[in-house]
Amino acid sequence: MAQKNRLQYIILGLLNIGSKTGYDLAKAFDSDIGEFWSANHSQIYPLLKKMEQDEMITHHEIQVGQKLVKKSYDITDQGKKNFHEWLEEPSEADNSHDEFILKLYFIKDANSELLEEMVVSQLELRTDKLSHLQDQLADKFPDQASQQANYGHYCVLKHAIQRESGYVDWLKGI
Amino acid sequence: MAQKNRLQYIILGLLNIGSKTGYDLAKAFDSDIGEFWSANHSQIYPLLKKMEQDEMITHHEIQVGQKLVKKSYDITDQGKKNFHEWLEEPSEADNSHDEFILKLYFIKDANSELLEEMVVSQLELRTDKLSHLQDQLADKFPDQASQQANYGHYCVLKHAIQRESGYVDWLKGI
DNA sequence: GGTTACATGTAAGATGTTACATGATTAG
DNA sequence: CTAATCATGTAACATCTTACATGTAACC
Repeated sequence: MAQKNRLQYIILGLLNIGSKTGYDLAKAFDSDIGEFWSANHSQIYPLLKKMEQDEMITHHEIQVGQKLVKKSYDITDQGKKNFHEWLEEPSEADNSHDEFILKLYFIKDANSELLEEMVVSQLELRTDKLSHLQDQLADKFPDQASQQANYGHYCVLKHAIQRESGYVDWLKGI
Repeated sequence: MAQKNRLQYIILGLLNIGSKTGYDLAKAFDSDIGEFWSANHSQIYPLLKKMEQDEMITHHEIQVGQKLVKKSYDITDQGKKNFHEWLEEPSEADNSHDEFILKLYFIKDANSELLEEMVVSQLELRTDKLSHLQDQLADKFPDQASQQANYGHYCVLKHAIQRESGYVDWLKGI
């Protein structure tokens, strides 16, 4: 199987909001999206070219000032279809590059049925994960002595539990 | 500049704890380290070869059963030096693949001076980040209407704040 | 005897980063 | 006029994933 190419879906999601230049897209990773995903312009421009070939997006040109012509990209019907298919796929509980949060970012409607489904399945995943982590903590660091003997590892496990626990609480509040 | 090659340092850190086979190292990413970093055996075996060429590690062979000979890798003095240099470098506040946590995992001593320094500098980074996120929330979602209009984005920002806030609390407890 | 875990590798391709390159426009 | 930002690309390299490939050892 090929790799996920999640960047492609982020671009589709951003263009689904509105027409954007490669520069605009790159900037999005410095602010909002940057919270949970990263990409450089050198990755974005070639991908835009490829996505246009694949007919997920098109572009129109905009004259700026005297000489500069910028390309503003637009999502096609095919692109919209691909994007929605991705949104509806289940997301793994990965810690780095959280795909669930990525999808969530693109859900506009608070009452969406898809949102409800996504949250329920993510909540199950994260609750399981939390309980496994708690088991691990009890198993590996049952007493003060073991915690002190390998303090960094202990802290990291505590962090993972705190993170998952916060994640679960946050999910419950959605 | 070349890329970070953090995996190399994780391997050094694990071998610094004790001699391990490629298989053992790969397994570490299914449990402990897997909480915040990932790697497959197909990435590990070639890297071990390269690290041995670079004299950061060596290996000795262990006879298992009748036929199987496994390679157990050991860190060299040079490897230990490289590892400690990495530990002492400042860590960025990246969300995916958290390098700070990665380093922390390898700190054994709760009273280590390095730990103290690392935590202080990370706390500063994360506190700044949290306040930027809170500014963003106030700026982008000042009222209920704006929150409902773009619910996913709102949730994601709330998540980032909750995450950073939990991170800061956790750091303070170290 | 069969299944699961141990054990080690390579190959092809996808993805991501850093550096190289260039030039226009805007705000002060 | 000058600095920051806008704007678009390529090249080289590093990293990571998936699939291919093979065989042993331990447990039931």
